Amino acid sequence: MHLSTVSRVLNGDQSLSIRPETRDRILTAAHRQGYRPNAMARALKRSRTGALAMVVPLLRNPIWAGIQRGALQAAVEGGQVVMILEEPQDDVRPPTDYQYLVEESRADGLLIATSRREGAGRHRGLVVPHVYLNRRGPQPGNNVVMDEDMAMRLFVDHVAALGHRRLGVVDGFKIIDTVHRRAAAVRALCSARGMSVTFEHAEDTEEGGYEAARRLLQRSEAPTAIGVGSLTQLFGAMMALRELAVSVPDDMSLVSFDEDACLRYLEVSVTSVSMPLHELGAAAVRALIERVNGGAGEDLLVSNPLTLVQRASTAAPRSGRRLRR
Amino acid sequence: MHLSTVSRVLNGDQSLSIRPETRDRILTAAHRQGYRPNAMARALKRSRTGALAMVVPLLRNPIWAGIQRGALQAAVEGGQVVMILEEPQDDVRPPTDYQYLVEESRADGLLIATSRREGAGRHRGLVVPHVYLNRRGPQPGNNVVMDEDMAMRLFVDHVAALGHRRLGVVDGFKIIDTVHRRAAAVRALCSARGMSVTFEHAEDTEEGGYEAARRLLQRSEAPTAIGVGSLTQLFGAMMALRELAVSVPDDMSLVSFDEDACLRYLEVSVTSVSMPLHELGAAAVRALIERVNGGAGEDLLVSNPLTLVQRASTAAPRSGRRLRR
DNA sequence: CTGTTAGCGCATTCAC
DNA sequence: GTGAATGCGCTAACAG
Repeated sequence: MHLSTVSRVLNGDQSLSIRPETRDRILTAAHRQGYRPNAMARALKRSRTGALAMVVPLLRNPIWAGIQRGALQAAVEGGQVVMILEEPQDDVRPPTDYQYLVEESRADGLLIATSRREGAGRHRGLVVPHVYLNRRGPQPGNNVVMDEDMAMRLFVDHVAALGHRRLGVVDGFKIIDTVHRRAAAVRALCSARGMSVTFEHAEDTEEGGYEAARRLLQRSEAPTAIGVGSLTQLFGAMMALRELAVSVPDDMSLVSFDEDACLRYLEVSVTSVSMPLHELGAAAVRALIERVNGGAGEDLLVSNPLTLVQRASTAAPRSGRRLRR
Repeated sequence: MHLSTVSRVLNGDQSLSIRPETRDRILTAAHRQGYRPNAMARALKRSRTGALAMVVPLLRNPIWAGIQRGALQAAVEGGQVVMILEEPQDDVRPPTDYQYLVEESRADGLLIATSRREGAGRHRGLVVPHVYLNRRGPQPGNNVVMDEDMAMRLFVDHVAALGHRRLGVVDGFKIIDTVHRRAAAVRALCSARGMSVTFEHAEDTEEGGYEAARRLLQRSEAPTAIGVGSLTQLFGAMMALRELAVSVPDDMSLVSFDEDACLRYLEVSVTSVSMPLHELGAAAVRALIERVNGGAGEDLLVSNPLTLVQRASTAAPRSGRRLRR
């Protein structure tokens, strides 16, 4: 009984008929000695590393926790290790800059979760197995995104049902793919319902949210309900409302497009749209594994579970003049 | 001119005297063909992967952004790749559960940033190169932590200078190493200054912060200044203050032990202690690289830059009865 | 100073 | 059904 037999047993080779006792002897011996197959050597032989690389923007945005967690879980189920690379926001690089990970065979495929849309023309496109996560890449076929359309529908329908007709949206710049899709969706929804909508795009920081909300509030025809693209911007927006003495929800309804536990604890607990972050991460990893295995690709739209978390920041628009305080 | 020569040129072998033109020819050819050394094969030969694994708790706490960023930068400078593994809070595992990464040679060493202190006795200790980051491991020699003592000194001195004598602290459970060290530091500082201090330990969630703050406020001799261990707990604590109509800073001074941009934008902008997160991450990676190279180890205390960010949530304790609102 | 060669640890093809 | 042999891509120790 020798080397190769051991290898086969350890890899669970089906076409191997071995005496169960021998099999057991091998397994227990391996376990007892704490045998670990060398991933490098195995990778070299199989030309598969068993690792996936995920590139995410280095953000404080809590959505990444949910996404990463889903991805991690799916990876474990698929027998893969995930390495996460965080890209500083002040040093944004094209996705091709991460191909080296596959080319050097440190990973089998790439999960690209950087948020910026590339100019579809100039971009050469990745030549290694990959999936764009929460954004679309230059070509169709490798994109796994959430149903921002549905999310915006929840937002618009909620405030419309309360009686609002003039909406405002504070969000990041349109170069961010999710922002782009959300804006298009809101525009279409409002137009279909005969509602008006005003967008203010700004940096995804507290300061950006603050400035954008101020601009929105100082318009001649200010909206009566505002959606805010991220938790970060929300903090800024709430300060703007406070400064201008606009009370929520009496003078203004407020909805966050990021769900987070802290929303319940703010000065006014904030209604939000909760996205399927966990499912997004998991779906992307599964899609990538499929591509690494040579499977073809289809774009994926993750829609479940997508819900509105109703809290205290939304109400009917003020009709009379009941000034609180 | 053959294979090994190429290898040597590409690895920048000094002891190689070659005609510059040949050298150039090799380099340009390699570049033109997009040659990438196969990291697996190289690792196999050198028995060094060039990768470090960092295990962090899957928290929304923004401190990890700073730490990871510092670590990443130091890693790039050291020619290493960092793979980040996130450990779900609901599935806490001992550090030894991650040794397989080194044993399978997926990584050369481990950065352990999970927060829980192990029972020093039972724990076998890691047998692979490693560094504990922002916490202490079972033995001295491999720990890189921040100067929580100094941080607490900034907090206590700040409120003491404002005239506070009764302090409160809302923090996580003492099984978290940083919490343990902070508590010890505050106790010593207060005792030395003849001040009293009350601790409330709770889950590191908004809910936990809320409950702990309530308990603190309902004591017969409530403190006049409170320090809060994390941003998450801070949200809860602020809700408790709001509900009990305790105004900040008039009735209560408030300090966060996490610094974050959003603090400036809260209903009352919150004073905080800013920790050297970036430096911590970088120092830990450098320390780990040293250990991977066989170097001995010393515990490291990262103290710079450590500052108090003064905002509007701290003031002298109320003496008279000036009730604002 | 440069070319040849041996193996890093494993999976797998082939004879047996 | 099982053992021996080959090579994944690279580096380093050798000999030339």
